[in-house]
Amino acid sequence: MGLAKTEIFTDLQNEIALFAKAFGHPARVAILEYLFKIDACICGDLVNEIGLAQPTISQHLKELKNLGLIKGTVDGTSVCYCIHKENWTNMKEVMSKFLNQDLPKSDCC
Amino acid sequence: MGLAKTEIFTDLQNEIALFAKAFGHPARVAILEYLFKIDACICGDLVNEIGLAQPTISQHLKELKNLGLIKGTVDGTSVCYCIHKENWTNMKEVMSKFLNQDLPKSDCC
DNA sequence: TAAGTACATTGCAATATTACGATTAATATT
DNA sequence: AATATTAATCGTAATATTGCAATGTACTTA
Repeated sequence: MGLAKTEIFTDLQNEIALFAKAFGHPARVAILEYLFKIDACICGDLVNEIGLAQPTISQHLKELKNLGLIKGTVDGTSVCYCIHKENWTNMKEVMSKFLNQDLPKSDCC
Repeated sequence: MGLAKTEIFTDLQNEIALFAKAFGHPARVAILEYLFKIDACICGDLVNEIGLAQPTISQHLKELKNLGLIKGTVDGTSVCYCIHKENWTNMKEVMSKFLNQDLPKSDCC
């Protein structure tokens, strides 16, 4: 059905899944890494940096923006993008808790 | 096209995306959380625990197993699943590096 | 050996995702 | 105003994902 039955999971489980999905495509990983590397706003550039067509990049940016992980401000004809620090920190908190759960001591399998 | 152009990204970017995709569905998040919570192997049970049909769970388990995040050993008619500790730790390393990149100091946007 | 149990696989329908050409919208420049 | 630039949106094709009924497989027990 291609449609996740979100209603049977907890809010936290759904939240983790949503964040993870944002990282579930290498283009979005690349975009985010570039924003980190540049250590500033990016106005334009991303289409040249990543090797995908402009509408494709725009779509990926939209997803990241909708999730709140980046923000974009208009600057003339171009748009400047950067990491949304506060939201990124919150996301990191959620994901880290999930990733850092205590491994079972027993070596059953 | 529904098909990521993996060839234009680095191995690491693709690896991050693959791991993230595994967590990109709440059912798989729930399965993993349960395996952590139980702190032991799970033989059966998962279909009752998560509210999805048996083939659906089986499919999600397969994906997690293919990625190496869990392992399953046959035990009579049932199969015992548990976290693959070593691989989980490796995955955590990769994901943590991505999540913990230094936030830009400048507040440009 | 027959029936039961537990899980995997197959096949399929519904929906989502990815990618991009074409177009549009908004601002800049001449 | 006319043109250029930049990025968003629309439309569409190709592929992927999710979910489950039906079926298959392997082991257990009566």
